[in-house]
Amino acid sequence: MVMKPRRRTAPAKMSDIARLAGVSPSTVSRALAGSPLVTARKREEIHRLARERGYVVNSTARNLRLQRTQTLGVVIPLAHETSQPLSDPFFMEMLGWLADAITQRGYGMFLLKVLPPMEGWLTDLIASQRADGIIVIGQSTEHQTLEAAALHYKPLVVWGGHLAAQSYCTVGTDNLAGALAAVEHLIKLGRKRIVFVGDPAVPEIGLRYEGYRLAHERAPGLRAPPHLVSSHLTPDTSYEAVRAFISAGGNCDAIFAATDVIAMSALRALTASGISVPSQVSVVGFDDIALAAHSNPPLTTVRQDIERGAHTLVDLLFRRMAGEDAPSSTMPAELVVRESSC
Amino acid sequence: MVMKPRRRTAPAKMSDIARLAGVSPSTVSRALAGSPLVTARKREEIHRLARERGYVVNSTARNLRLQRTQTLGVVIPLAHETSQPLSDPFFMEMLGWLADAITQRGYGMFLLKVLPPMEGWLTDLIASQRADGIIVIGQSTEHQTLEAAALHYKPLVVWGGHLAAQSYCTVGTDNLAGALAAVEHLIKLGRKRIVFVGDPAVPEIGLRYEGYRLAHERAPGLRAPPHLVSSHLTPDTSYEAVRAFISAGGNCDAIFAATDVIAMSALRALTASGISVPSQVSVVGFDDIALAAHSNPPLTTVRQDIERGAHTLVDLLFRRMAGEDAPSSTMPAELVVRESSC
DNA sequence: GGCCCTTACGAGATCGATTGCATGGCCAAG
DNA sequence: CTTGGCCATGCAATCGATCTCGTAAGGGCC
Repeated sequence: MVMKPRRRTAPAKMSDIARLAGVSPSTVSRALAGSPLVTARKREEIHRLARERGYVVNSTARNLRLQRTQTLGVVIPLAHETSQPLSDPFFMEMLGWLADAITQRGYGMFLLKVLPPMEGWLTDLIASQRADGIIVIGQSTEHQTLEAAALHYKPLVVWGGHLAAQSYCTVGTDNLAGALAAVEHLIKLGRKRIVFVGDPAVPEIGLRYEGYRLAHERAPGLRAPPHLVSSHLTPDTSYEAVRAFISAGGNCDAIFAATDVIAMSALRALTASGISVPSQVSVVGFDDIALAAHSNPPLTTVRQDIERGAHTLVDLLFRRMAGEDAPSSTMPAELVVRESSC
Repeated sequence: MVMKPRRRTAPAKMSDIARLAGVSPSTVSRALAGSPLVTARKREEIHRLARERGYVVNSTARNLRLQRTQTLGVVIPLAHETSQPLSDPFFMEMLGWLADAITQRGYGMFLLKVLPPMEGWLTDLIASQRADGIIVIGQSTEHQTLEAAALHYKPLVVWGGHLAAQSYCTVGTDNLAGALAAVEHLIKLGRKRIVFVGDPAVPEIGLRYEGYRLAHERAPGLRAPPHLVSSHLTPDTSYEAVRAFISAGGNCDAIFAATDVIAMSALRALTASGISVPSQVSVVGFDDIALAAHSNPPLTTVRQDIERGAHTLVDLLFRRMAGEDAPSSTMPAELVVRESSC
């Protein structure tokens, strides 16, 4: 599409301010940068003029000259997701905290949501030099892509599960330990048939499933029922999966859901089937999104410290941008017991 | 902070590709742009080389030359919000749809979250020419700022309530009609004491409160109880407000909440106080966020078509960027009756 | 008064792409 | 064989800032 090349009133440029101040653009540049090379008197005069005229440095030109963008790329890959809206509040809360952390550092945030078909999304973003560093929220099923990119491109950090042999830098919760604690909590309550709901193909979820399996292995005489696969981003698929399970006569006394969104859908599916929570079936989620405390009944879940996670992501990324080879970081998970499991 | 000026392996530039292909940068530029001025044979050869070397045009340089950024600014002002996380799923779902709509047009998305102290956030963004157009999600309490900016800057659209005399372009739901329908629904159910929970200082919420008041005026013999003021972004303040209301002996048979987040907190507060929904108290929300259908009981609410809203915002913005003086747009609201009001 | 050193400032190159204009080669018509 | 026209291509200016380097002015000292 063709755009008009110019706005009605072209914004002032540095040379305009220079002319007004009776100096050269060099001096204006230095004055605005607070350089001591320019006399205090002139510096203040230039600042005053700039403020009056509403002059702000053109960031495109500055970035070209300085060979940096003062911007971080934040990518949300949704390969495993067929439906459009990215609605998992966990990602969204993460985005909010990232926005804070990035802004605090004086950087901007270039947001990219990637949907299938996903080809070259990462290499192209890197090559376009639109960002000084990249944060990928969630591995989705793009482990290979990340692996390949990390070989050549250092300022890259990923929120997600830490897999055995991986060369890219991740920040994430100890999914296995968290899941283990959650399921052991259910076992301690005397629950015998605990169903897992989630899609283990996504690395993070896979690790949670491992924790679930491990808890069963450690409990004598307990066997894990077949788990229900369900994409973790839409409430609907999870709801249907649980309802189908129940109406097919599947019986269980607890549900361990891979995310809080799934857990809340499970809660509703159980209620709709006339099953009461927690007296008949206990439900435990994962994430501790803001709404988890406000579901009905409030949800027992494994808390991930999103705020800390966001700050760690940004911190590691800055260290990598500075050339350091900052390593992955795993944060502890914390079981939060509420009324959906008693 | 000082950054290393260069990455370990400097990315290829256009002149590199030109040298490899044995042509001038001009020809490479034209070839990559698909210009018919360059022979098909050469064009393909250049494309092949670029692909092999992973060359992608440096967007900063291109943008400087073309005097545009191929990027839209998306701003979330949170003046009225003291706590940090931006957690209202409504805004987040909007962000997701905006990301889609903007990506579809081949544009990027520069995300900015603005917290107090909010000074010059809009004028600076405009002057920096970082974006070709700006979308502001929610007026917050920044009506004056928007009004002032719109005088000089045309490619600006705002999600929010349409106020009487306003010169900036808004897209929003018919808040008044939606609220009217919701409250009339409650009245038809025989509810007599309907409490409003929300903060009318935010324009959108103010209009919803107007609808609430209007429904009471039209119903003979009905008087609105005092409303509960509560910021609409945190679940906690709303929860506390409702609990305090009840334990202070306030009695009501229905709650009309300004947003779904508030409504879900109210649901939980009622349950915690031993009041059953909907048999004793009906609850109606506003927004129809994804989780509204999955609360317990599922929430009756006023649906805003977020997807359409996002597309309208982007559509109007592009028309404004093209120089057209596109007008505000108000979309119909739709009452969705679920089990929280029967 | 002359010399040197410091200091404030400007001229001009530079970042990497796009594009108007000039040019050289080739083909066809005369 | 010449000449005119067209087409593909390259040269160089341009976008708006930053920063190196050179220089003029000013001040101190002998």
